[in-house]
Amino acid sequence: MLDQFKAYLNEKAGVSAEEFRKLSAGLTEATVPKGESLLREGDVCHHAFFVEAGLLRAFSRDETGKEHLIQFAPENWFLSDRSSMYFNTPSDLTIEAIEETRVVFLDSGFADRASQYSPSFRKYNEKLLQTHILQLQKRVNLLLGAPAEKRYLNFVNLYPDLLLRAPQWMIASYLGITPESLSRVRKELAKRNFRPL
Amino acid sequence: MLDQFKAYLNEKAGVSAEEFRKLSAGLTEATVPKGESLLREGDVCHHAFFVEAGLLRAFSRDETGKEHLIQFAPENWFLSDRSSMYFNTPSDLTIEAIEETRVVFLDSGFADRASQYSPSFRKYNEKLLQTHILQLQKRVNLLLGAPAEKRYLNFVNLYPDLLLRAPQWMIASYLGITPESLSRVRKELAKRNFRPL
DNA sequence: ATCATTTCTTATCCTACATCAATGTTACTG
DNA sequence: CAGTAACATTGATGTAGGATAAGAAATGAT
Repeated sequence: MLDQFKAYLNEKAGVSAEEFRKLSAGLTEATVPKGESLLREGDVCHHAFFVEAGLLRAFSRDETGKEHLIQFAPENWFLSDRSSMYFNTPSDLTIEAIEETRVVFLDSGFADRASQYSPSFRKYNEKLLQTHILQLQKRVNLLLGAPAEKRYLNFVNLYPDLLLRAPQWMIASYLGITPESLSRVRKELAKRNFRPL
Repeated sequence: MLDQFKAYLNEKAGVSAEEFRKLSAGLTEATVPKGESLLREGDVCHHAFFVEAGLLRAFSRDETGKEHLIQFAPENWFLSDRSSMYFNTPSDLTIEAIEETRVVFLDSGFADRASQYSPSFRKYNEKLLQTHILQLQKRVNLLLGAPAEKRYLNFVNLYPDLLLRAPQWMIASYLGITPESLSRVRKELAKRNFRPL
């Protein structure tokens, strides 16, 4: 129960067993079957999710109904709609399990509470936030101008493991291209001696 | 001296005159002539800038040398490379004055110091951060899939005033299209009875 | 004013990627 | 192990937007 979360916070944030005992009070955990949603478009996001095992995705849908994959979250990642949580507004994201996934539910007050109990957590949480911004910034940069192939290569570097676990149409959606285009990019890369794996 | 900044913090963040006196200690102000840089690609970003009057832009350059406009900052906006500041790493952004601009320099420690002196500031600063993330998220969403025209319309809504002040090639760069394309989009919109202004 | 430079538009052609449609794969499932 | 459903590849064709080039208009320096 919460073992993975505890180990992660200890290793990454330096949260001691004692600190963890306090800050984890009241946290719940659940296993979400493949395909199930943790957050639905239009609902206010009341929790951040920590992935202990499995894989989540967050996506939005545009007017034409097309899905845009905003983020993947494999083991040891946090996922939520920060804006919806913070501003208490309906989310335009859906969060869904790509594989059966074990998650820890972190309610809105969690980060603040935990920050009080544990300075290490406070620091780490701050770092997560800054990293989040950094990632978004980089993504904007790529989307502004980089061609499909470059975006794909960047993705491969960033999430090598996801290549095998996420279906290609989702990866395509993350990159902002069609599955067909992704298939062609991959073919092209293969021809020019490129070995992922 | 710092009048604009003071008024802004009072109105938006509810920072009292007394609080402002304390938190503004040591802040400096400068007027940057049109075309001058406040931060150069490769340098570590040591300040956030508050724009009292004028207009700044932040942009990156890709391998091919093409500029990508990351953000505009007109009056009463903050601009900086958060990641470079936080992680103390060389920035890949350049920050430059589009018009002659009066800015307040906020050093790395400022936000934390000011947060201690003023709880209102602390709250407001947190809100700015969350808003920043929200904006980035929205931008990613647009860039993933929305065609040039829609991006432009979105821009017009978001920054109506900038339409007149920023040259079109910069706006094009912000949208991730060429100035020629932007020109086409505008022509098309004009034909279909669209009146900005 | 005048000339130069920068910005904006327009026109032509071209390329990357989308769309559509068919065919191949896997992988469940009864 | 057939039968279907989900996913991936392939091919043919369309199109938004890029590249290039040239002129118009604005801006600015002398």
